[in-house]
Amino acid sequence: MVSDSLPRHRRLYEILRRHILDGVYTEGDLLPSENELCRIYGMTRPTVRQALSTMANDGLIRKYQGKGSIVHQMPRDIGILSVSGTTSAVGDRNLKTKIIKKPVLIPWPGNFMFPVSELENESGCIYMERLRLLEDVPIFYDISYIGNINLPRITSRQFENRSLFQILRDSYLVEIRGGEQRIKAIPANSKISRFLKLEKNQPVLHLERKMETNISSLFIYSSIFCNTEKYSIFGRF
Amino acid sequence: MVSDSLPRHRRLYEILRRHILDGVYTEGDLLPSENELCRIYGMTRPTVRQALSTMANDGLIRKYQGKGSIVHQMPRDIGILSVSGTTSAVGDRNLKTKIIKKPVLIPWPGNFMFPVSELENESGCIYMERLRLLEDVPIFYDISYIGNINLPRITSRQFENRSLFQILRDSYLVEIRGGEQRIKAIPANSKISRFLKLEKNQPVLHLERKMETNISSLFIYSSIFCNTEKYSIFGRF
DNA sequence: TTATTTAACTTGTATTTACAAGTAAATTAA
DNA sequence: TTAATTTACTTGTAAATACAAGTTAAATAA
Repeated sequence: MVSDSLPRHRRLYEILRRHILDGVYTEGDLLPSENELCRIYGMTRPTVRQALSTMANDGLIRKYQGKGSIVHQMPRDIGILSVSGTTSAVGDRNLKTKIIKKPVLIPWPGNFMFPVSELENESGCIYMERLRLLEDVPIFYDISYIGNINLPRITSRQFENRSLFQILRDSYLVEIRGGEQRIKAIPANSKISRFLKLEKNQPVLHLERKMETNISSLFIYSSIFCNTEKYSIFGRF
Repeated sequence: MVSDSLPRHRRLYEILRRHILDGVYTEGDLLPSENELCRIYGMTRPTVRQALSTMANDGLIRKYQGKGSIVHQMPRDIGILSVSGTTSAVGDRNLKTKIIKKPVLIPWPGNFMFPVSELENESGCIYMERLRLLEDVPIFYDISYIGNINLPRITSRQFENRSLFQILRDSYLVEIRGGEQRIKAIPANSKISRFLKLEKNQPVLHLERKMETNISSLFIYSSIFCNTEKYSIFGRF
């Protein structure tokens, strides 16, 4: 019997993640050893190891045999994209979301960037366009397509300054499990250049991503255009 | 006592990976169940599960509780970069590497893209430039910097049509453990446009990556310029 | 003092056992 | 025939245990 319904290794993961995000442990710090964590949180080593393994996978820590687990830097992320500034650290307050097109239910576009299933096709998709600004500079122009699977009233929700993923998680218990993406460098067309305040034909990063969720039939698709003049997309592998 | 020195879960991983690459299991196929794999390869379920967990992380399979592990698509990879063609599947034979500058030992460049440690700075770096072609079209222009840490005779090795990572693995037992990267879209300068056979100022994908290895002081840095007109960089997350 | 060895840590690998939870097909009851 | 239930799978979670292998610092010997 678990008190929380969440598995124990997952709960430890969330606790340690929170500690790192809150600065209890900062970059370079040695995490308590596996055996210590066992004692502190009252679980066995395999359980602790599973939590740490997930953390290492997410780039939160790095494990070293014989030494321990060391906290790794946590790049700031927008949605599930990370950006690293060429100037300095990016403050939370300087991060804004502007809705270009409010979410509406439309049929899937023809010749979509990813193949869509029968079920998805039948139920249409929720379409929206957003602009993400960092220090008032437009960085991402984000076009999202969400399968219309069991998401009541989503078109009337408030999306300003809240992460789409957070709303999906809080209101619909939807969690992103992973996904795939294609990355290209393309010249900005007139629409993109207008939104991202760039000259036409300036290089823009284009990401096409398909995200899988805990609901097996629900996928979230995004077409993202990034102005990478000042900031880079940051990733771990 | 292990016969091979490689851990059992790693060996199972390599076997299954090879099977998927060789087409024994293809996309959509159900892998043998964990218990079957236990029986077949004579190991216990945690060991098998560790192998499958790594495979799921690498995007080779996807696990479904109650169903099993399903083989996922295998994008072709160059080094540790994956490309997905907009046209068709990419054949093995159509993949070539051309050396632009043979590996030489030089001091680290000033104002390097990543901070370098004292030890790295003292021992200099091995510098090389390569061009990767897919179906005779130049796709990657790759500038590599390898810390000169315990890699005897590397400057005299044959790099044509062999992966740098494979040489490091086979000859020096160096394994890439992970890393970080920054991605940008930039206009091609005259040098890049010449190598990638593009017009000047055409958008090019620029990756700056730092790779960590099993040797704690050894890092491999790459500055990669990609022509993404025909192919995209493919990634999982 | 200095170099070597030892000991006490750390994570890595592996087995064994048990039950929970999700899926799908066979069985049963309507 | 059809719908509901059961059964037999699948993976997920979790504990207890043991030893291997790598790291670091303390103890020892030169």
